[in-house]
Amino acid sequence: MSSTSRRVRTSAAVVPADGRRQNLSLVLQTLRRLGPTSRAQLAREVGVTKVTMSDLVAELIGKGRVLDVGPDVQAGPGKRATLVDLDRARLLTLAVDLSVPARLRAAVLDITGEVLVREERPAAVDAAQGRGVDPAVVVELVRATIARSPYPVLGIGIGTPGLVDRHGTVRTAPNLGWTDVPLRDLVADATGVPVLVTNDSDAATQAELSASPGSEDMVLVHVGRGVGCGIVTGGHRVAGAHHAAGEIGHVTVGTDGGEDCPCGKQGCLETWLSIPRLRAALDGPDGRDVVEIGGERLGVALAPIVAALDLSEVVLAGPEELMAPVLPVLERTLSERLLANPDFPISVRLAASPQDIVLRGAAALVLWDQLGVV
Amino acid sequence: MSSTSRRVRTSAAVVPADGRRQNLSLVLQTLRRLGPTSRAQLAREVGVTKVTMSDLVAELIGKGRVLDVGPDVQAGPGKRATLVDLDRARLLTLAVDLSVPARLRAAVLDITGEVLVREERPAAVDAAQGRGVDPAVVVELVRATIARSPYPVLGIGIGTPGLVDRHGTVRTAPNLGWTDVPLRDLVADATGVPVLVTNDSDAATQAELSASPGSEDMVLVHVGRGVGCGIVTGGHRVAGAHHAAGEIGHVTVGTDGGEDCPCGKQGCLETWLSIPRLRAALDGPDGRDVVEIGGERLGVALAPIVAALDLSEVVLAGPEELMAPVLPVLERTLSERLLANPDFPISVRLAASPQDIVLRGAAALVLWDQLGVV
DNA sequence: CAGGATAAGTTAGTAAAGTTTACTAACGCT
DNA sequence: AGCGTTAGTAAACTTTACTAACTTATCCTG
Repeated sequence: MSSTSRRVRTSAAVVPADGRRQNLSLVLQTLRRLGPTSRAQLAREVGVTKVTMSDLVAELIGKGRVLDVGPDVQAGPGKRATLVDLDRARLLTLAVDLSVPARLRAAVLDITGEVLVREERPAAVDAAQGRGVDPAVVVELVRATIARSPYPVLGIGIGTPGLVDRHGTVRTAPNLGWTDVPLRDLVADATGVPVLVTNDSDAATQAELSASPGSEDMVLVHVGRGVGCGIVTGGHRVAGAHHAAGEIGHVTVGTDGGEDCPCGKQGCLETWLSIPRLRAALDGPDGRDVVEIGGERLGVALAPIVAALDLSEVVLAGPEELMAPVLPVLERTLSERLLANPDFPISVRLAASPQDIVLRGAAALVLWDQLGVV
Repeated sequence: MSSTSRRVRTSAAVVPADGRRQNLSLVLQTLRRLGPTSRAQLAREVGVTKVTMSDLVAELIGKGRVLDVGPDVQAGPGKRATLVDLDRARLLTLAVDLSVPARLRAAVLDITGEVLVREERPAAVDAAQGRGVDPAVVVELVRATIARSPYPVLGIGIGTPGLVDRHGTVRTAPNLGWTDVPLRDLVADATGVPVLVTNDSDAATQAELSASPGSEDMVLVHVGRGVGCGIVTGGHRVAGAHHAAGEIGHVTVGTDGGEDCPCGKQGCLETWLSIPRLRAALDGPDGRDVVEIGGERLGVALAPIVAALDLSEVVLAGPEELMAPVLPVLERTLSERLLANPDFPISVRLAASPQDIVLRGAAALVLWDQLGVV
């Protein structure tokens, strides 16, 4: 997972040090889940002895990841515990959200996902003139934000629309007017900090996964200018054969035609459902119909996915005032098209906190990469 | 994966012994891939030192998994290698295929998937009279097959239609007339050998995955009395939130109605495509139409799945004479409904060797469980 | 209020797993 | 015969986590 891992995944011998690294991550994860905790308690949670845990904690304190926060106030029989906790003030990440080109956003977040510093830059895209967003604007935005961070950041996470390969290069992002922009290297060279670039829907999915760790099998649909989704099975995000999982915007939906799509086909999901379409319609007289049809088509597209992957949750992310009316339609369509199992109802809901969802997801990805913290 | 793993996945400390176990598995996997190999070569492949590899191999020889097969015939500068290999004669598994109730089948397979011993039992299902297949028939079949095995088997793998929970209990299998049959325990108690029970589509998927390890992101559609599928992302089979992944037979396909389905809905995939339907039609005058429509609807259902998961392969498994005509229709439908990426064409093909696919998959699952060999 | 019970955390020593270093054995080529 | 090369083994060391035993600190009971 770490960008510094030595070997490929499929065929990798395991040395004791690899186990150690995982155990250190487990300590951090557990601290994140429990807050200030004693070494003895951590040992029980993680499943190692007190001795080993003392050693693990000592290493983490040495690395500046964990702090001794003094004796426990709680009393009981036995010696009072000395609590340790993540060094929350210093475990900062820089997250960038490029999903709205008109408002490129960056923020410094702490380990709980709270935003400490915000920056924004407007960027005009004029596709007609072939002018895309200047990547230099992103680099400047990152620089300005990092300068205002109270402490150095662990890493930089960037959520961008479009397709991103595993080297952090944005292969194609029509909304930004980008083709083969080596964003990771650009930002890493400018800052000297580890950089992670992902699709914005993927980042949003990670945000939801971090916020509700119970969602081990879900799909998050991210409605914006287009429609994308992120899929989690068994607690892991699906990447896809070409790092292009989640690109459902241009799948034909239904067997009864549909509008022409710029992609050249007919009846693509994006012709049925998108923010511009919803927003325009809600002002007009056909609002109800557009919402009805959009939600229904989304359900038609999602039903085979939910069934094939046996997902337990469907999450809608996007502007709340537009997504809320779509939700009941989606829910109804799914229940109509799927074999109902009364023991395992499918939860259909809005994203827990849609604002800053891409920022929080990008930050979570950095934490995962750098600390192994979910 | 292993039924004997001690801890849950999300929170498990790693001790050196866990690494050792993985490394032993890696040696077996590498031997399976390369055939007879020297210790030095194995060390390079796996990524440990020659010393460690000698130790690993010694342990595997001690356990009867690996054999010393004598000096290499190949010559070159330097000392001649002494090759070791899997003890292929003794690494046997027993596989059972219950997907065709009229022909319950069992076989003993070696590590290459070759069948050494076969047994069959007919079983009548009379749903109208509420009589299902007697599980005792399966137990007897297993006993008879095991008696003919030249060596003790490592384990027993069973592929069954219907839903299987993680305790190896068949929750519901209409085709067998089963509800909550604790198949794993029944067979394990009768034989004293480790037993693994999975859905037949899952087994078929594993067979395909083992046969072509490059297929890390694929869906295998298994057409039989009903339609099921198995999905692989990142080289791992998707299990689903309730171990029910792949159940796509009763998803409504299309937005233009369809036939009534026994499940109570309309236009389920199984009403468009199934073996009985295809077979009946091929004898009549409407053959072409039924194939056309069935393949098309399958493509309609699969398109969102392929797009959302960024799959690179779609595999059709089932009776070859029925699947072959469906294939081109499926391929065309998918290409019509998906955004084509010329760099990454989607491969649509028939299963590599459809005969015995469930048997081979069940055997592969046992190998994975017992040896960590894919 | 002394003494026991209980829990947290440390110290000392051990077992397991892998590495480095150095060696022997065996082979082809000149 | 000697040189370079490769396979495999032996011994010593490092890392990691474990067990056993101890100290310290606290609560509770008689």
